Amino acid sequence: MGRFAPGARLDEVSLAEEHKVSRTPIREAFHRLAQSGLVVQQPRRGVFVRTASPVEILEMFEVMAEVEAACGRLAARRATDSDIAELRQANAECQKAREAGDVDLYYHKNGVFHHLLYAQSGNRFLEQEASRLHRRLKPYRRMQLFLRGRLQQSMEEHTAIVEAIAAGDAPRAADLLRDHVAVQGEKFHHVMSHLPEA
Amino acid sequence: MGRFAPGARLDEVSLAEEHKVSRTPIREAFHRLAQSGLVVQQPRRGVFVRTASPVEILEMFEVMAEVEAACGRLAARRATDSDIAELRQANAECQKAREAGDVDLYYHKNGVFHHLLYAQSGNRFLEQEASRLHRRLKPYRRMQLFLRGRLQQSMEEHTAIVEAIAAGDAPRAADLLRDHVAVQGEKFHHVMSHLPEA
DNA sequence: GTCAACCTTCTTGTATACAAAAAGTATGTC
DNA sequence: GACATACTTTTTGTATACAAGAAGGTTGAC
Repeated sequence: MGRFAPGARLDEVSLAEEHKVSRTPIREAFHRLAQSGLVVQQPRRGVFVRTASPVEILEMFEVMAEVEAACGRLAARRATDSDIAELRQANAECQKAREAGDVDLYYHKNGVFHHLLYAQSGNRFLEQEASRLHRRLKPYRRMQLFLRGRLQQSMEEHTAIVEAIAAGDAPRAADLLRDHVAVQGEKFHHVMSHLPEA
Repeated sequence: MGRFAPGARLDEVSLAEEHKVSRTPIREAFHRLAQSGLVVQQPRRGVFVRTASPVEILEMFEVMAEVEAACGRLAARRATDSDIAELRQANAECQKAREAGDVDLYYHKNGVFHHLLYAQSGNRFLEQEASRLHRRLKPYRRMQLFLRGRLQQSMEEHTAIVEAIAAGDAPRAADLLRDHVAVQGEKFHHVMSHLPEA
């Protein structure tokens, strides 16, 4: 994980030797990686670890915002009382992590909260797609948590989202979630633009 | 296309012989098919053409509705005058196909219209995801076109969508598109429930 | 007669060998 | 000296051979 620099070419034979297997399983693994978008395959050129440009990442955040909004919209209509209790519980755990100042724990509990939401959409397919996107954006979601005040802000957004779902207010849940994720994209943009040139 | 019944097992060797190639390219093709969701791979068992249950298909329609709504929302904010002209043109072609009573042509022109919309979201990633979903739902979108009055209704929905985008009314474009696709899911459900048991 | 265990066969997963294509290098010509 | 062309090398794509696992059938015991 993170062993290879973005844009680096992955050599089939050396990886095969290193893992003591033939090229075949390596190639199959490459296909799976290409599928999940971590690498790109160029015909007759080889596979390269994806250099997700900032534009692409922002686009992905934009889509994630809409997907999570969809989850919220459906969850607001379908969540049972025990679902909402679970959501409140997950949010409380986020709060505890924030109070402890533990960014790593918050990051983890935040993931739990969001996945719970995906599941509560009551749509398995949507849940899968949302999880897939979430995983791809994971590293970028993390970096913006270190911005001053972001944890507190994120928490407040969560709380408002839970209440909208509890109230069965589908459009509001959708709007809040869209904004919640869109903000993450903006924060990412902010972090990127203040980084030294690569 | 449609050569194999849902749930049928695809044999590597016979397909390899038939296409005069070795098993390797067949296996790679299977991976791609599994990726796009047309087949499922069971370890040591083989690949089976996906028997998408009605529930799964309805879930996919629900997601498609949200994804297209997202495209519409963004397109309403980003479409240029020439984009809108293109959209009107594509819609006019649908109208012509409908007037000619050519369901196949309508089906095709309808696809063009929707793909145009995906592109006009101005988000390449969203465009790809929407296209991917569109392809998976293709066969199911088609069958509901044969319902009486559906072509006319679909056309009217298209026209309203174009006007909302032209007016830059993002929420309205999103809502109209969500409904437009959701109706397709409902129609599919309708067709399914009136089919003899398999 | 039925159930269980073993064996055979069929099929996928992996390894390796070979072919084809692309990139880099060297040589020859202008 | 520079550019183009041909050759070499490197790397992917494909074929085939082999191994391992799963399914089904057969045989034996209770």
